[in-house]
Amino acid sequence: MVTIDDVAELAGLSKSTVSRVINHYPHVSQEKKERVYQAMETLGYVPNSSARSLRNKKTKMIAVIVPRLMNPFFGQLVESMEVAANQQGYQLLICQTMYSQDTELGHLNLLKTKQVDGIILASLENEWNNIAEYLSYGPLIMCNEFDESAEIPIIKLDQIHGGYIATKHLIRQGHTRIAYCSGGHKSMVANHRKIGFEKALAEHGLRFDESLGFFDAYTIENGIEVFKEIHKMDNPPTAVFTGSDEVAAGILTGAREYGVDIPGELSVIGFDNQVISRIMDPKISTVEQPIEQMAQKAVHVLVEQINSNNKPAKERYELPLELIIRESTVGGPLRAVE
Amino acid sequence: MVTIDDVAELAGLSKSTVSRVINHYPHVSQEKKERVYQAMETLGYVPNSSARSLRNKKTKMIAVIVPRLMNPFFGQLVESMEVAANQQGYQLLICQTMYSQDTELGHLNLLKTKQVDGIILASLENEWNNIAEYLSYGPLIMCNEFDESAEIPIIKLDQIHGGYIATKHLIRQGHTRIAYCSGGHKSMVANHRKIGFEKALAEHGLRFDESLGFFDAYTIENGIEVFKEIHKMDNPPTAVFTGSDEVAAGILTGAREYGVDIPGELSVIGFDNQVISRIMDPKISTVEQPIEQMAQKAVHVLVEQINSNNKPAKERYELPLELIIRESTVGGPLRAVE
DNA sequence: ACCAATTTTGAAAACGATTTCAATGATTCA
DNA sequence: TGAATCATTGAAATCGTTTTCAAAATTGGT
Repeated sequence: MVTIDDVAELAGLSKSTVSRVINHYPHVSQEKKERVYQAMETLGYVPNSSARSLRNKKTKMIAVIVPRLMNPFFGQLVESMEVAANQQGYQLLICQTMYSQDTELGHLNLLKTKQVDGIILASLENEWNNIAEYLSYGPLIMCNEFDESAEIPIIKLDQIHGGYIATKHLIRQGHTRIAYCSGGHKSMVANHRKIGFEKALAEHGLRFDESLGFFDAYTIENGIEVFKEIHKMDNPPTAVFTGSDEVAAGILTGAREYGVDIPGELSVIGFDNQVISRIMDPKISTVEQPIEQMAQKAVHVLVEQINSNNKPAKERYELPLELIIRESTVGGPLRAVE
Repeated sequence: MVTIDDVAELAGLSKSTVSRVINHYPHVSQEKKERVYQAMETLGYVPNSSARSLRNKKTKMIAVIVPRLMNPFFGQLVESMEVAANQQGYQLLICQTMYSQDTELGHLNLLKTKQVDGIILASLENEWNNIAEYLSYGPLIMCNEFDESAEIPIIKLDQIHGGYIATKHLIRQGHTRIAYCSGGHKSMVANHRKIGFEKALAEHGLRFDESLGFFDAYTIENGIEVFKEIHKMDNPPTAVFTGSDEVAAGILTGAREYGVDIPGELSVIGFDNQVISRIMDPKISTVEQPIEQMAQKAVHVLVEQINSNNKPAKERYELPLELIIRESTVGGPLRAVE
């Protein structure tokens, strides 16, 4: 392996000088600079990053913790983060919790062992007070998923508004009996959507029928299950609010199997504006989330935290959501209200 | 930051002994062992991994290079790789090329700078002879995408067979005029599928009509475009072979828009057995690829390479593909052959 | 031509671990 | 009991950088 000493020797200089050239220090004569570059070139020298990290106490790596990549929301989030991280000169390490608390804590150890300079939490399996202690080892920020009590930067979406506009739309179409699907009881994202959902109901003097709630729906398969449950109800809902386009797609798939027309007999709204929502038949109304923007902001904020020597910060960024009306919620049997 | 010296001091021992305890060396008395553990515990000591990497010349990190994560095939591949890597005590760094040659070369520099112990190439933007030189800095292996001339381990799928069985199935349904879609001219995966495709045709005395070839189809949008092209042909095909379920889904979407019945007027077969193939209407016939198995094997082989001190190896592993018949290719207007 | 200020350089000390080497202490065996 | 073996420990070197410190070389002003 060719080291800085080899370069120094070939160039006939000390390694201090070589190091200075590499790091673009001022006060190096043009002549020596060129001799160093020449030597590096002929030797094919590249600095060893472990040595650099050790000395600089910076690894130029960050990690992102997500539940799993197959979930297209997180796939997209991580894709955008990787690009943003590279642009800022960082490598992105990917950590999946697979919904396990222990795995999550295991990943947080990357901070302790100084394998990464900071971590983006896009998933939250453990209580915040079990995570907070890791803060003393390096910066943590939250992205998408969050816990208000955490005194760290949070980049999130306005989920309350998201739940609200989606529900409002259903109500405007004349629905009064609306089912609610979401993924995860402890997710604050899901909680906030529910708040928006109920806010919209309340504005129209409606109350949520608890028997229409489904709180463990993540996948297409779950969506199919949900449809089956709904289908056998005596007094079924006329619309269903879902927490993801996949679940919505599952409901459509279930409905097709049972010959139930959507939106004719049941309206369905998704969440995320994933490609799938555009190609299902009928096309799924949904709520668009600015994932790329959120990912970029998160990387940016984390890098800032890293460079500010982990100076405590607790900024909050909230990005807007947008309703996208397609076919799965319009032209149903109910007349539009207002 | 608490270092091994702090532990040594508190335990009243030398750091050599502490190191030996950490690394489970034999010949450390039970008593000192306990004193060390005690000290580590009270100080909350965790070894610094940059220091370790520097000394051991091993980072316990590997990288995987993919085009992009949004592509569900690669999303699934990376998901499985991350899990497998963790199980083997490695962290997975994700590198997207975004189809850029320069970006790919940039990622390969991770090996030069010793940021990773090895790299899995699941994407190949550059010619192999431009990549080969990196081999002197650490192990490289290919997974899925490949170049036969590369003298490194290759874990791939039997794409020739995949192309063959899919086409054979279409021919059995009575099709003789079959369009062919794939992503990427230089991809050997695509090439092999084409070979299988033509082999099946040849077996039935059919020849491929070059005007029915589409070679830049990756996404749903591309699929829609392909459908439009086909739709305005004077002598359109009665079936289309696609290189991915997304493209197949795009064709279905295009067909729906134009009121063309599938499989009634056009049969479509996908590739991958992604969820989307199960929920489109009609459900898409496809070829199942054992992605998880391939991912695990790849990680395994790479780790082996790393531990064998990069001893040259050029094993080839070929995993089988399986035809999955659903609705998009059966019950078409043509009578089944044989 | 001389002094002060400023560039430019190199030797040596970090960074935090692991490993070699040699020394000590304990044990075995005759 | 003495020699030989083996288990146990610590001092110091090492991995490949960056940075501090001080010395040497240059510049500028008079």
